[in-house]
Amino acid sequence: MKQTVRKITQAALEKLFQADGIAVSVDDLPKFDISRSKDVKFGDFASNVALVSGKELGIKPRDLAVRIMESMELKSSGISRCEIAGPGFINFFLSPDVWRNNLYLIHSRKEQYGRSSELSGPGILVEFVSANPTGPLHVGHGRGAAVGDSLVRLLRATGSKVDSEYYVNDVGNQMNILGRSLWFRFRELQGEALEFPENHYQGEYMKQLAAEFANSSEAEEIKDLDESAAVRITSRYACQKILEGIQDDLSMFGVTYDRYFSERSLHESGKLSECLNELKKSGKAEEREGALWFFMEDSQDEKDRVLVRATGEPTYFAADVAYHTDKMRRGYDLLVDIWGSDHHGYVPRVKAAIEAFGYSSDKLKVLLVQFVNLIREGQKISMSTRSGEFITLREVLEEVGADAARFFFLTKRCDSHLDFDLDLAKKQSSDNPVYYVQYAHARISSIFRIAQEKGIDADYTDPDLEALGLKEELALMKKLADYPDVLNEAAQVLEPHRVTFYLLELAELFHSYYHDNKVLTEDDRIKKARLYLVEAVRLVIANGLSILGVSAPERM
RNA sequence: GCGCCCGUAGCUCAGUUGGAUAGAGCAACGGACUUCUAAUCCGUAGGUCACAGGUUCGAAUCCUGUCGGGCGUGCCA
Repeated sequence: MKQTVRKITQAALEKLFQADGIAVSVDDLPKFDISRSKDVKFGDFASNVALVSGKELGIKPRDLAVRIMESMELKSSGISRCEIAGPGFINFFLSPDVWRNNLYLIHSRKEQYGRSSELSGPGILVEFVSANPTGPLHVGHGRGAAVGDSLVRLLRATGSKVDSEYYVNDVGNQMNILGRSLWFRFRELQGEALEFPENHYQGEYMKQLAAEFANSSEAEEIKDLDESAAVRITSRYACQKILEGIQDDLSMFGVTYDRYFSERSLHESGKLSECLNELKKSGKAEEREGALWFFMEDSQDEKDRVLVRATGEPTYFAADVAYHTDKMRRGYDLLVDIWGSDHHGYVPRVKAAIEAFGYSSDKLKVLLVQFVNLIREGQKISMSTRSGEFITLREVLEEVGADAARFFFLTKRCDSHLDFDLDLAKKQSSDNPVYYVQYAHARISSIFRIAQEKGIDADYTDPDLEALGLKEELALMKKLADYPDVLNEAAQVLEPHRVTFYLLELAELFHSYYHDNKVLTEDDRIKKARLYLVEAVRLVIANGLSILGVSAPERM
């Protein structure tokens, strides 16, 4: 709908310029905005076009607004009238037919309403979580998972072709430490008295893994091996098992990936050394004091970075250069990475890397997800990964459920710190926003169920929408009409939380309406129209929840 | 020290590519269930948008500085 208003405004501006012989191209003017009016007295939509253009053209905003309004072609546009208000806003009042017609659209498109069915957009790769396979996922990863997965759903819904990927750091020193940790725990089980190294993975899960390992065929194999050979085996074993555990946790959370991308494969395929050679050849990297350095001279990063250590081992950064280059070379138009905010210092480095390979750094968008504080009984729960004292994602899911957790993570912008209150997420009351939205869906479902049980005719085909004359009904219809714009704008700025807030607002309008107005009334005409309306609400709620990855229960 | 993010009602947070009178939930207070689910609704109260300047028709939003919190600043990942 917003697009329609924009087109009409744009056309009016062009027509006006032509009539006046103004030699300014509309494209050269500052971008104007079409926004949803906050207050009904300002109409349905408002434009600041006269305000932003007036200065450029040397015309008083209000005068310009009048001229624009006069050249608008409103016939069959759905706009019933316009007004000029304040310093020069143009307010658009839409005919009620627009909202009613939109209701028909919702019913004809059903779960496709608001979505773009043709995947015409650019190819996007969203990489998220990518936690090291050295231990179970914790709550912070859960936030990244919720944001990433919902973003993928959102981008797909709005017509982009999207792949999702998890980058697995399955080589390097930490894999060695992981393998050693298992090796130590395993030998402890065999009765050896050992001092467990402090900087190794101390968590309880390593002991369980060791017990599992003891029953495996690999356990026999390593008995006669020296440490480095044994650790190679325990390392691979631990990595694989832990990764499987992570996948289980994610699937419990409703998160799946198109691909798990192994860092090891970059080493083994030779892609990593290829990249380094290219950098050397192009003069972007050079050996110095035995190490290979990446030059950051033209980039935002503050100093040069090591790619290959003096020991000959490539750094994590080298692998990431190769990984991001590989992603670009696979032909994606946009890479979205979702990282914990503690990695923010890394952004300029990776952007510099893709630029070194000839891609614009705009092709990489990094969303930084802030930390999560877990709160129980009003107290912050402290966590530390190394010591193994942390609450896992799985524990949270078992305690509060995937729906509540996902919804909660998506009620905040990702760059703000988040307090996750376990007691609140568990509460089955209005305190807990997820139920508020789900309950609206359940209530509507229940109307149809009750009708069937009581033998009430709930057929809503060919309704007379003139029967929807209440202002609450109009408000609901307008809200439903906003949905496609909400999806598109959220997708454009990569902010799935906007969908959450939209759903809360829609649910609020519905609950209030439901409370005051009976749907299954005696009056057949009204009943039919209201059934038609609430079914549209139900469709949009189910639709929006599916983008958040939250279920839409039919009864609660 | 330098860099990035954040600071909005008692609490948790929206609103930030400049727009009209800064919003919601919770908590507080007062009301509504013989009704399609009260996991709901209605009302009251609550603000120096951290602070100080600047930019302009207009600033929570942009710029500069200050204060406070988080994170980063490795030949760690």
